[in-house]
Amino acid sequence: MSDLGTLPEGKTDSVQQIIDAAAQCFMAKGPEKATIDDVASLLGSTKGRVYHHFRSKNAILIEVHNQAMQSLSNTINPLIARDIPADQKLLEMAVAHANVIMDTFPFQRSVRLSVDIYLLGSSTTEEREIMGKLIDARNQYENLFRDVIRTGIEEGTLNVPDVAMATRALLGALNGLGDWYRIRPDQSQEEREAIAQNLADTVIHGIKA
Amino acid sequence: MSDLGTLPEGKTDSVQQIIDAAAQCFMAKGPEKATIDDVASLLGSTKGRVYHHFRSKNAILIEVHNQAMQSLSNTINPLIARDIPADQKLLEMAVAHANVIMDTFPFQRSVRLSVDIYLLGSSTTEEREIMGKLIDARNQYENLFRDVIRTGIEEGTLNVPDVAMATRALLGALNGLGDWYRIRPDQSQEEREAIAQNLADTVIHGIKA
DNA sequence: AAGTTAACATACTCTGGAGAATGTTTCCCG
DNA sequence: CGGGAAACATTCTCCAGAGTATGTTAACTT
Repeated sequence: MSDLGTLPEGKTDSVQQIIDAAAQCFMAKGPEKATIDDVASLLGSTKGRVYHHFRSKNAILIEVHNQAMQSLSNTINPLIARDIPADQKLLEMAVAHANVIMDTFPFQRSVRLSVDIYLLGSSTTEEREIMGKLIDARNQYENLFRDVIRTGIEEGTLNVPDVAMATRALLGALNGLGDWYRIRPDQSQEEREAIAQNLADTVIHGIKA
Repeated sequence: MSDLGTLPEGKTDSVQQIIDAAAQCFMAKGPEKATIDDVASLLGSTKGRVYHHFRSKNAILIEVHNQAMQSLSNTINPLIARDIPADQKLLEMAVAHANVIMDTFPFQRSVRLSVDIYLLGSSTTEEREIMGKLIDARNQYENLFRDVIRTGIEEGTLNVPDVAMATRALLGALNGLGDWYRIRPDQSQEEREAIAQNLADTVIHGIKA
């Protein structure tokens, strides 16, 4: 995220730094064990800076969620519009999805480590509402895949016993990346591409000979 | 777990109650937000009872991990021995795996919510070692699937570009259950069976027509 | 029936970490 | 060049929640 020329949503440079650092910490320790001091000291500064820009720890986590979701949507949406066979489109979407997960790994993993739970407990009502929107967004996102699968079945290019289940299976396999993938700075873009391709291929073509 | 006639590992009834309750709480709030008092009050008792049987919160979480792992192994191991084609065996293993996840849901979800992270931070050295064994056990378990896939490729009944990736894809799709599945007490065994079957089928046969 | 111990409940301590209050510096704008 | 006001740093408060220390009860043993 930090290597983007343009900052999302008019966020100043310093704020985005905080968000990036937070994502790193959330990834490393999990959102609850990660401390605001952790985030600050990773930035070489102190709490003061963080709390000057965010009302609470949850507020940061929400922003991390938000940007994680944005990254996925921004990548997938352009692919949806294209007018190609559904099986081909689904494959491209799957590959793209996997690539985004690896590219924005700290964000995606932070989300994965906090899904639902973290924010339901404490957090203000407003935060709860925002969280609701994020969950909606995630569902919408999943629906993009679901719709393509449905289209593919109508076209005859795809075939599954249950559309909803197939969507879950596909995204489950891809999101599993968040569990076992580990960032290696030396890793080339080609290697990542290969991972994404293999993963997507396997789910779409199956394991059977 | 609690409906088993025989208790695992000679654990007394009261202790197993604590473990079950803890799994429930860990599932609901996540292992860090879940409080020992939560566990106790779910049991209608107090901290005293819990700390009489466990040295720490981590100790309980480890035990939950342990039993989650045991449930899976106990179910899969018998299937490994059978002398049938690998594609068929893999399907059965996948279905069984999915069923165990649903049957022991609080345990599996607790594990999923704490993988790696929770115990790396604090926890004593001894606990860290035990955790290491559990991670080994999980890897061993994954290897069971990997081996069957490899066998299937030799046999010619299975075919994937990358065995390791296929294993990840399969288990990722199945473990995704831990994210989206929700317990419904009224749900029949047949419904669960259908979910397990559909999920396993989709990954093994693929989405493509 | 007195002593011992397991199985808890009650009451306490103590610390990490969130968030607030307050100080300090830098920058910007008239 | 003076006077805000961001953008932080420093310092302080405060409490939830883990773990402990100490009662209390019941059951078991000899």
